Amino acid sequence: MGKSRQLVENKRRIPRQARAEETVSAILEGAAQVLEAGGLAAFTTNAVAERAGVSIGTLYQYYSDKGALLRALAEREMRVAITGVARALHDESDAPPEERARAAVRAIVHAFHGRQRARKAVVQAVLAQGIAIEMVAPVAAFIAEAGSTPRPGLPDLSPEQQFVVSRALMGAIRAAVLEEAPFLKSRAFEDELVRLVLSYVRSVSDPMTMKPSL
Amino acid sequence: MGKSRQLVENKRRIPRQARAEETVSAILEGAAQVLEAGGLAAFTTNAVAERAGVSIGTLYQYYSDKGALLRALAEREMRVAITGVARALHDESDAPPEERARAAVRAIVHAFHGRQRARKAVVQAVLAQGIAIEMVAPVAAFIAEAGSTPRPGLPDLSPEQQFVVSRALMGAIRAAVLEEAPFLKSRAFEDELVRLVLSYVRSVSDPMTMKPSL
Amino acid sequence: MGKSRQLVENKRRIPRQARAEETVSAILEGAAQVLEAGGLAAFTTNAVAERAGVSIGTLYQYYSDKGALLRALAEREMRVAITGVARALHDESDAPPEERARAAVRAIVHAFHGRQRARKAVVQAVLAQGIAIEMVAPVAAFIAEAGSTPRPGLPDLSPEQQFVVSRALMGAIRAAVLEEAPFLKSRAFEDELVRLVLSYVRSVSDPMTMKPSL
Amino acid sequence: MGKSRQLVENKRRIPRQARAEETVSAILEGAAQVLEAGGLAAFTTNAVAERAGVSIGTLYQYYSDKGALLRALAEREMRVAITGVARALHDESDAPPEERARAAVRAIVHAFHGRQRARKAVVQAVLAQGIAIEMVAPVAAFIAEAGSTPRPGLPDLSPEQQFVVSRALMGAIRAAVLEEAPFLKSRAFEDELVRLVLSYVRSVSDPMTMKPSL
DNA sequence: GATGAATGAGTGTTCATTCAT
DNA sequence: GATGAATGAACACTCATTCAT
Repeated sequence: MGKSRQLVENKRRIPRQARAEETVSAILEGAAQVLEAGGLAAFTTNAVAERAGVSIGTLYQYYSDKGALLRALAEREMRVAITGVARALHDESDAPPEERARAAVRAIVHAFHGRQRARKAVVQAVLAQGIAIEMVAPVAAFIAEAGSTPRPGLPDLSPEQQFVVSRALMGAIRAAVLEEAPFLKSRAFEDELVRLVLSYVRSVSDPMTMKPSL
Repeated sequence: MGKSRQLVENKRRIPRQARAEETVSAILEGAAQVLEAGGLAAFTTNAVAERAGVSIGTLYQYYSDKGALLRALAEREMRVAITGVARALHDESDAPPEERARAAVRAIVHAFHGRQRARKAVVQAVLAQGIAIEMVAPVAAFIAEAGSTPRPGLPDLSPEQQFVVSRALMGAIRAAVLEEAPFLKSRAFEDELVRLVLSYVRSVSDPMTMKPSL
Repeated sequence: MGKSRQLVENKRRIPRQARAEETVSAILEGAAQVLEAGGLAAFTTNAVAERAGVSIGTLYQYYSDKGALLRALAEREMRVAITGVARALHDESDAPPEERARAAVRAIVHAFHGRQRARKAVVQAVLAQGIAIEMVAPVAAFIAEAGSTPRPGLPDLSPEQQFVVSRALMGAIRAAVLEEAPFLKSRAFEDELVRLVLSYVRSVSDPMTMKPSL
Repeated sequence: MGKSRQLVENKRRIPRQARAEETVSAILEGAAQVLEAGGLAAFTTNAVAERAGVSIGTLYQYYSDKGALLRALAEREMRVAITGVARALHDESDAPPEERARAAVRAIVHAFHGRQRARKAVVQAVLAQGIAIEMVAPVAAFIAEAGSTPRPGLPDLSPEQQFVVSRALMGAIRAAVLEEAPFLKSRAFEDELVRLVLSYVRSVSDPMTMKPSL
């Protein structure tokens, strides 16, 4: 696997000197901080540059425009989230479905802790552009995987079914984050999310629970 | 109940004359058209005024600022959606749960047809501000109602549970709209949405399906 | 003839109120002054707005961009020049060729006095864009007319010939302006310009002066 | 005569090594290419450096600023043009005036072929600064020389007269280049240019053709 | 000598909002 | 009530130039 595969093209210059590497980090970190502090409205290229302790010119040496910077940030956040879920799933690879589902749910919810505003803004911003789909896809795919990998007791899901579970789960979490629900990290909420996924998946594998017409 | 109860304060002047009523309509319609045509980026107060065939001054006579206009538009869209769902639910008031769920799902999906861009923009814009919660709440409540109203065969849902079903359902639909999923209006998709809601609700009423630990 | 026929499209809004008329004048005058004072390098939209005593926003209400403003200015200058030449020619309509040529030459040279820098900058700027041709055309045509209108003792000129006289004459004057030649307004210079035009035109009508091979 | 006498000061460092010589060439060539490809608007020091395959730092090692680079380029182009005219004149040194005039005219027109955009841009740019005069002077002088060198059948020309012929000729050619006249390289156009010069010069030597008052 | 990362003043342009008519 | 001219803070982005390596 390549050193830093990019999901979407957004860099303008690939840093060759060590100094540049740090600069890029600083810019990204600055972007996250600005977003966290003031939301999307405060996210101006000048503000990011200042927060990053870099000149505005430097920022533009690495990101062709504001959108590219936002996309890069989104990518970074996504990668973190995906990695977290992947690890959780891997750690529970031998556990029963309930455990695995719970682990995944927990990882996702966890990924949306700290820096909520930045995360929120990134999500909004990313949706505001056309990138949503490509960006969200890998995460969604990952989430759906739990149900799609044919395993004992878990059925294959049709595209529509994968879409529905993954988006439903994400939608519930997303709403909890955006609406700043107090129970976001509660056990009760986690339970319900797990229930959502499991009851759905089981309903697919056990036709008895649904009327034929459905 | 007042004729036009407002969910959020956004009007500046309550129109008393017929002409004023038309003006407000024109502005709102202009706003929707601008949004539909050019997305959030094209949504400027000047553009809306022009599209509405009204002077910018007049627009500001009715809406204190851009946000108020957006909120008013969101409210209008919401009202339409809610009304549709209510009607559907009412028409099927004596039908079995499956039928009712399907009717509601269909009404919601239907509400997101036509003017997708405007709807998308409204959603984004509304989220971009702080209004999300108050605005989304009534719709969510309405949706959840199907499961919350104690009926034979359907249990009471806890706040977390109401939250999860309603947001999950909305999340799946929302994603289908935003990602422009081809199956948005397909029967298969509708089936899965119904399954999502019913399987969840049944799982709550039938503790057998879930492990005690969950 | 319309009230203010435009050679090139550059206005954004047609002023309806009296106030607006003045504003447009002020902007154009400000533009000329900035150009005169600091040349093309100083010609920034902000500088023009300030000099015109108008906000930058107002400037953009009338000119879609910097180029449009420059074009409008060029047009105004051109119109003045053309009018001057036309008047001169008209006043001498019954005079012999020498007199008419001299009158035209004098009018053109005169048109390039005062505000030389502004004029210089306008010329440069206009050439820097693609507009040169359409803009210069009417003036050139006008100049060439003296030689093209069949009159007793003056021949018809071919397109190439019209091009050559008009551009040669303009070229000499232009150079005198740009190089800030001290003799720009001298009688001697005027004499030579007249000689240039007349000797050329006569050479065309009197084949004897040129070898057949030429 | 020194190997590379400069018309205007623009170099920062005189290259002594072969490699440096190449570097300077590359930069100049890069500059011409950028100008040709994108006009003056694309002419940025960074673009030139990149096109030349040289780092921006290196460029600044040889040219103190953007203007110096432009001047150097203008100088190079001029030298080429002058050399061409000189050669043509030299080859026809024993020919009659008509032949010599034609040879010179042809050489000048020829010099403005290929790389028209670059040439155009150089002219504009050079004029945009103050350098016009010193730069144009040598060429103009050269052109005027044909008429100023006292020869049998050709008179001495006064400064004004030299100015007028040279600028008129250049003006016509310049206009043909800038306006992209289709007849630029036609025989007919060449004929008229020759006529322009000869008829003027003859008019000076033969007072009969002009009224005393002129 | 060469490199290229970094700089930051400066530019064009937008758009929410006001207020005199 | 309505109009639309005017405002100006704010922004995204460019590019000539420097200097540490």
